[in-house]
Amino acid sequence: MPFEKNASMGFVTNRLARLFAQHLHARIAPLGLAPAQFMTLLELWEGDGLTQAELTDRLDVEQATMANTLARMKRDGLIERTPHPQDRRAQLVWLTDKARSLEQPAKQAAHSVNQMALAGLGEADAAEALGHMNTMIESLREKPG
Amino acid sequence: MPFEKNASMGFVTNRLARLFAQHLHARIAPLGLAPAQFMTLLELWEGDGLTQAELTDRLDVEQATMANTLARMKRDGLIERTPHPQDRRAQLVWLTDKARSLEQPAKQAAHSVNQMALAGLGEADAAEALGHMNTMIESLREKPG
DNA sequence: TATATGAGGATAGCATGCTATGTAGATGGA
DNA sequence: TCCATCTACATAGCATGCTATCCTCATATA
Repeated sequence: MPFEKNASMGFVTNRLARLFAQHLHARIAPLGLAPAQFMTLLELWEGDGLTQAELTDRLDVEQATMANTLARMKRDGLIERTPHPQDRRAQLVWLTDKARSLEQPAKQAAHSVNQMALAGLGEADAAEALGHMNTMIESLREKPG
Repeated sequence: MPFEKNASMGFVTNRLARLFAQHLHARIAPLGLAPAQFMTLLELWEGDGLTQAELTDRLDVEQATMANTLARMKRDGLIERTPHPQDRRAQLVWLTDKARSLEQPAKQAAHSVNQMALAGLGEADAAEALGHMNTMIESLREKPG
């Protein structure tokens, strides 16, 4: 067969993603954060008052996934939601003080995981890898499903 | 802040892994397979009669994850389990004819997803990306947790 | 041999993600 | 104005993964 799992980009990507998630989880769990919550906060720290739909677009997850993540974040006191002033279907998502206070430590945690992963690569290698991965993302985004 | 999510290796890896999983899922679902089942079959097609512990080692997932995946595979008629002849705690995992018949079409599906992802890269680029990703995997494996 | 420790598995509980649906409000015509 | 269609969210159901426990059997050691 022409299929060698250790040379399969999909297989290797899955393994690497799980390792990243495990390390990130270990470092932000003490802050009371989970990985998807952190990812969502990255967007909100840039500016809150967004709708669920806007967050869904920017983070490239499905609407249902974001709905559940936001529900857990509200439960955990990281966000509040207010009615949208022009659209009664929508709500705006706002950061709590607690969530604001976590920006620096959480970003530091994520940064250190990235540094750990990149320890064996030079800066040029890292940029190269990132570039290739973004190329693959573009290729796979073209024809969804 | 020193953190730009679009330049974060962890962020990009997560996005790429989800895209791979979505495409693979779409292509093997018609065969009655899910991604983790396919990954497990890749090992078993090389030779069955393995214990859960051996599969856990080779695929780098946690024991509980493999236990659940094997339970679903048995439910779906992909594997059978027999008592280990020397160790009453363990069981051996065997492929069913159904699972054997899926080897070629499933590998072809996975291969085509990889090809699609690599469409924008030359062979040298792909090898380079794979190499860098394996380097990162090694770095993250060193200090678990 | 008796006991402590280890190894193989199963199960519970939870977070992420996805697809598929359902509901209510918004909107653009006929 | 009325209706078809769209859009914003919520919910259900399921697969993966992980950590934490628990049980049983295997093994090494006192």
